Amino acid sequence: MLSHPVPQHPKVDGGKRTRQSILDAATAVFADKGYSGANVNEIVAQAGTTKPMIYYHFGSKEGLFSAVLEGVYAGMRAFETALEQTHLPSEAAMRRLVEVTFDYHADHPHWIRLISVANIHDAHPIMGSATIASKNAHILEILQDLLARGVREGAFRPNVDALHLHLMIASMCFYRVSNRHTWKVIFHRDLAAPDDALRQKAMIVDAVMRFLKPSSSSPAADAVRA
Amino acid sequence: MLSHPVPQHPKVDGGKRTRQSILDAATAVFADKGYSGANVNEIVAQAGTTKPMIYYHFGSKEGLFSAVLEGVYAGMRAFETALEQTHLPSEAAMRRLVEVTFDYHADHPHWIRLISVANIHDAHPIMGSATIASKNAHILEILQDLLARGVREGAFRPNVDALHLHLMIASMCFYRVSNRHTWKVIFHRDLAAPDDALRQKAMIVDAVMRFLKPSSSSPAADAVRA
Amino acid sequence: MLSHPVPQHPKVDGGKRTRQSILDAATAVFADKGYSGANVNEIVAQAGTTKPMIYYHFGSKEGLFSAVLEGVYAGMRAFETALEQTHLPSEAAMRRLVEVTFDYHADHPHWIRLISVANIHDAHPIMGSATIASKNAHILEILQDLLARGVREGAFRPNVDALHLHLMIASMCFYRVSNRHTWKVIFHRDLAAPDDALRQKAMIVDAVMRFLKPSSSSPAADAVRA
Amino acid sequence: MLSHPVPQHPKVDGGKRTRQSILDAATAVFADKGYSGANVNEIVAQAGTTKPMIYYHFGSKEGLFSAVLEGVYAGMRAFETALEQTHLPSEAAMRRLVEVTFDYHADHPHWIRLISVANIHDAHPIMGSATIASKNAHILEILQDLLARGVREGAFRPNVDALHLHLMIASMCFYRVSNRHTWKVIFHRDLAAPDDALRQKAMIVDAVMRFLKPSSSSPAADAVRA
DNA sequence: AATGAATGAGTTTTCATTCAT
DNA sequence: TATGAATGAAAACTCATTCAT
Repeated sequence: MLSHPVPQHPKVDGGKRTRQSILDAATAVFADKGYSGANVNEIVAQAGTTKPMIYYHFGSKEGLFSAVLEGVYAGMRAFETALEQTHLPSEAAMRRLVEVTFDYHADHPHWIRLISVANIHDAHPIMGSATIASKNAHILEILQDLLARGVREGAFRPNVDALHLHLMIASMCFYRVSNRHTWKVIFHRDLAAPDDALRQKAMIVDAVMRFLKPSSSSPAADAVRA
Repeated sequence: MLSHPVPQHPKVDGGKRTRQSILDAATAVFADKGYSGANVNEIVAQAGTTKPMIYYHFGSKEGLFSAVLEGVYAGMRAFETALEQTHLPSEAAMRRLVEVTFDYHADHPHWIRLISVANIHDAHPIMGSATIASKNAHILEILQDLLARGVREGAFRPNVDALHLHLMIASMCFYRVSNRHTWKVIFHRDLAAPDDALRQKAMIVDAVMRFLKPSSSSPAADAVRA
Repeated sequence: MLSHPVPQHPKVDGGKRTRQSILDAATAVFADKGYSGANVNEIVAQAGTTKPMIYYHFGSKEGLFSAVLEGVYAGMRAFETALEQTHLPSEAAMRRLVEVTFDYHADHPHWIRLISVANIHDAHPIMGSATIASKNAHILEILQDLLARGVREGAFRPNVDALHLHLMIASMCFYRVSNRHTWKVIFHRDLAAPDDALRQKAMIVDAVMRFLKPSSSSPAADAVRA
Repeated sequence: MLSHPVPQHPKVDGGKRTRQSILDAATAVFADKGYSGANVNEIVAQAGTTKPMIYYHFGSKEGLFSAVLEGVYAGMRAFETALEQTHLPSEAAMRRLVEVTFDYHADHPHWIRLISVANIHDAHPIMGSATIASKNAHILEILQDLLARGVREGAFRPNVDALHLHLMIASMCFYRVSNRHTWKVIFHRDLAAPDDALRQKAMIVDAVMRFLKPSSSSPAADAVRA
């Protein structure tokens, strides 16, 4: 299923290939079955190695899950860094930011499931990892800067909380992927269907832009802030 | 822990009390530990009964989970039915609908987790249940009616997809609860903190109202629909 | 599967219909799954009644199995009584006896399996039943009489042990049914195939008649007896 | 109870000792209690190992039973190979073959019970094993050769089906062991009693030899073949 | 004579983890 | 680094049996 190269010289890379193949397999299995549902045997089978390797490299099942999550958030960091688009006007930049965020979520259902799994377990297994907790709030700075620039350019209204804006964007991009299965059962409509997904993306961009647009008629939101 | 009356005459009610106590305990445990993480022993201990009763009443662990989810969705149906507020003007009615939806999600974290769990398992365990798949789309009719009325009253713009509107509302109300734990780790801010929650609610209502408001300057969304 | 009449007035026959339907179902299930493999639930489901009825009528699973076996041996007694054919010449009578025995076994695979089951469990469950142990050796008297008559008529040689003759006949009639499944796997030939079965029957009759025929050249068997 | 050497260096043989000890214990327990009646706990206790080892080495209880049966049939193959006695005249060779077959069955009641158990379960658990289904029909070739030789030597009549001859021999050798317990209950005579067993052996040899002897007066059997 | 619900002990099976090599 | 085999605890599930009605 996963396509990593067959280890021809297994002992020549200091075990890094083994480590990575475990990580890949674990990402797939944890995403598929949840934390408790994931089975160490299945992971090593898919990784083409043996159980003790997990304990050698990650200490425990929980350590492995933690490492998997770290990979997810490392990917997020990388992605978010690429969000900075200072060369575009603020409105276009924001539009672009939402679209890219949408695509990123749509393209990484595995990671979304892993984050859901972490939340179901109260995120306990990640807490151990200092790496994740640190510098992962970069997106907030980006939004703050972009909001400020937009206000200066007269494109956005002031007093919008960057965290709330992120919450709004992330909610809509995440939920449509994370809750896809129950929606299909209940509403008989697949949120991932390509044409509908396009319309959702437009809707989300539209909602965000309308939310940010300065308006004389609706100072309510500003009042909330104060 | 759970507060149902102590069964003084255990066999006098046709087994319904046992069944219900299992259901209550299972709701709590599945929400707390996920599907695989939930332990049948813990459930029966909490329910004050014995393991075979689970299999007698629900057939299997999966059957029990399915019954638990049915309870969740039955609660949702009940809640959504109460959303109809035809006596209010459409704008006030929508505002109220969003607020009530927000509160409902905030007040039922257990149910939100159960739905997350179902999604992690591809919603397979629910598919068996015809009860859930049917008549759970009532919210769409309500939104459709309200949207139509709003358009007639000149309060909303036309051509808004009820399903997309529901997606927008549900996303924001759900995500802030479902992903609360990872957010706390990453952003060091508790989305459930009462004062912040209030501001989120206002933000969400605001976002929805702005999204629906008719505007001559932004007919883009309508174009998407066509 | 079993076709007993639907009980229209369940409580009008002193429970005999229930008792019999349990017996029928148990015969089928014990034959199919063995003693331990048979499941009380399956039996009552097939019998269209409820578990306590087994305990009311038969005391225990073992008591039920014992009753089932009693039925088997009662059937055998009835069958063997019909074997007496004093009106035929001894040779024709013996030929007929073997043929009828063959057919009886071929037609009652259930009973053969039940007897196998009893043997696997060292026949313990039957021992309790005095009914079976008694008067079931009737076949030996019949064979003894027929052998004696044959010797008088010059058709059979003397000094043949009736029990050994019965062993010979029963072995061949029983084994081909009891071991049919392993034979099919090993020899790729179905002993129950109608045309082959006919040839087996002729072979068995032939073997028995040759065994009994007086012969000057082979007094070996007589010597063994002495 | 079982006598295999105490494992002094348990992990030094690649797990083969554990595997074999499980196999030995399982052979005994399955023979004693049947398939469903056999208890995995008892097997591992007798084998001096732990439950997971069964699943590690054999996959399941059924896989273990299948392996046990394979052992039985492997033993049979070995035994049957030793049946070829080309140095003896055909008559003496046949006599010897029957006697050895008789002794083999008498000496291995465990294996006979296991085969009975397999038949009660429709031989399903063996079907998976290609090993058993193949090359186990060696006995038929031996009988065919011996029959042909006997015909050439004028000792046997022609047109005897080797499979039917095997059926005859196997029936009598098997049944007296497999059905010993019910016979004891019904006829109050132990077929395994040494002196009676000797007389049974002579009887069976006699019956087979008489069945095979050429005879002008009884061409009936030949006709059946045609 | 019959039932639905309940029980307690036991069943097979699985799991994460570790040992010896 | 890597492996096959082993372990102990616990998992889900089953069973024959009985209670209250």
